Amino acid sequence: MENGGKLNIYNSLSRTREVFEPLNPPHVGLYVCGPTVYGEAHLGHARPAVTFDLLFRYLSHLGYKVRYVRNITDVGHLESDADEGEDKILKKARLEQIEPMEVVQHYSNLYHKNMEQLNVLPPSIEPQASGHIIEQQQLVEKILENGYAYERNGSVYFDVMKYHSKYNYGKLSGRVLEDLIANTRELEGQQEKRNSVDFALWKRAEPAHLMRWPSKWGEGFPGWHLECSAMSTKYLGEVFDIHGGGIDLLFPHHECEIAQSVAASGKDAVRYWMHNNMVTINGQKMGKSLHNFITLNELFEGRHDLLERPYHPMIIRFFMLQANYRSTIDFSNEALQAAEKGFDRLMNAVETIKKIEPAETSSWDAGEFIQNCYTAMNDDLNTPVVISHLFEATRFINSAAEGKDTITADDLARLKEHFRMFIFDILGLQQKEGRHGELDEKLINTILQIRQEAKERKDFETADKIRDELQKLGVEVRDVKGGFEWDIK
RNA sequence: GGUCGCGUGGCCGAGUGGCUAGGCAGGGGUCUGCAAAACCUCGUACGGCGGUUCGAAUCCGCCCGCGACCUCCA
Repeated sequence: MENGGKLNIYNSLSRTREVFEPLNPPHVGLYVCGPTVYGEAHLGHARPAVTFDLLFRYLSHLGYKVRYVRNITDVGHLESDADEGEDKILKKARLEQIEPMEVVQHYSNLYHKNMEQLNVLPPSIEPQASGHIIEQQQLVEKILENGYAYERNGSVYFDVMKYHSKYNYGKLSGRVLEDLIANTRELEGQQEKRNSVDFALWKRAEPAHLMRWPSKWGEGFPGWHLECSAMSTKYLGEVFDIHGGGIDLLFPHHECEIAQSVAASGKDAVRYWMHNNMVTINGQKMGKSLHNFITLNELFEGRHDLLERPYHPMIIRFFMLQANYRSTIDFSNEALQAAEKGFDRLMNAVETIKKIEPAETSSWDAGEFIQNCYTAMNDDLNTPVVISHLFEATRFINSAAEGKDTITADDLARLKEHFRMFIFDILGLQQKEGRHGELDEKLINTILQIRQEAKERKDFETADKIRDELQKLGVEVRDVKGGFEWDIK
């Protein structure tokens, strides 16, 4: 019972917290909507990546065998709901005069690099939409056979009204179909559809369109909701446990995925829907179309007008984990710098814990600490509360290291193990790697040794000068009993 | 306009009927040659107005403000 009961997760479908029970324990199928690789990854991409990395890590920690599928969208998303827009990838490729797949490769590589910097584990399978055209065509055929789609001029559309007559279109997003129809704007290219709410499963390619594949309906490309349905079915089965993604995908993307799956197999594919909330900047959603986004590279390097300085990827990860994944999180220099100090404090405690000498008795309850962390994690991944318990442990660790608190050898071993486990294995944090080499270290130690000797001569003028000069270079010196410690900030 | 959500101390951010998370910043103190770090300590907040209740930041109603989705979006 050390893990504090069962994992509860908030299911967007029921709008309540539910106990998580996998379909086929100990296996868990997890599918998350990945990036569209036609631009650099920005802060917004980091949120779902970190959120579901946390889930992946925690489920694995609990002993589940997780197959985590996160797709790469490299084809098929259209520019407008009129279905007349160019394929996004294609548009960018023309702009830069290179091959579409070259754009895909370039930004996929960048994405992977950023994810590694954030210590986001690679998924078990990372399928690309362009590699699953046949599966998507088969899905279209199945929906056609079942009578929930129709063909028009080489395109195939999903018949939402027909679907809704038997099932419930809108159950995930709470949309009312009649309202949707009444509120739909009149747009070009709607003539082919029976109804404005219908969406493309397969889209005819115009002559200039480069990304195209042959099909029984003519040359074209898959509709923009189809890949997730096709690929999740292929790798996780017709019914699987968890589907995650940004809350902005809830409608229409995930609503349409539900409709596609039900129309194809008669079954609801997803048992638990999970949605992370948005990242905002100055209170407004960060987005490509709003032109207010900060890319991860800009953030890590400090290259952006809104940034006072660079922020280490671990600060970004820690900052995100200080808010619940279902809340919006607002970025500011002040907030990031506060997170950085807190993060450093936590990391220092990881070192300090090694210095604690065991005692006969414990003045602190290590078991309660561990229990509290698990309870918070099980409460819909409540990482802010987990972190608050880690800080409480930090205070104890610092105090015990100074001999003001005591802990038995047994408790100390448990504390050490779990403190590190929650920080590194579950929250996925890691020490900021020192930006200094062996030579730097030796030089600094040599200089500080000289300072130490000056101090012993009571030559405080020299000692202070050395400390001030090192401070200017970013080396923080701390005097401890009979010696010194330092860190590069 | 429709649907959904939010408004917590200087800032960030948990909590969701009684037991006043946590971090950052700030005040005071201990330690220190002085600092830094660490530790101790202080600050009693929940948009407004009503209502339910013995008791509400937490439930209900209305109002105000903000945001998301309804169009590509993480």
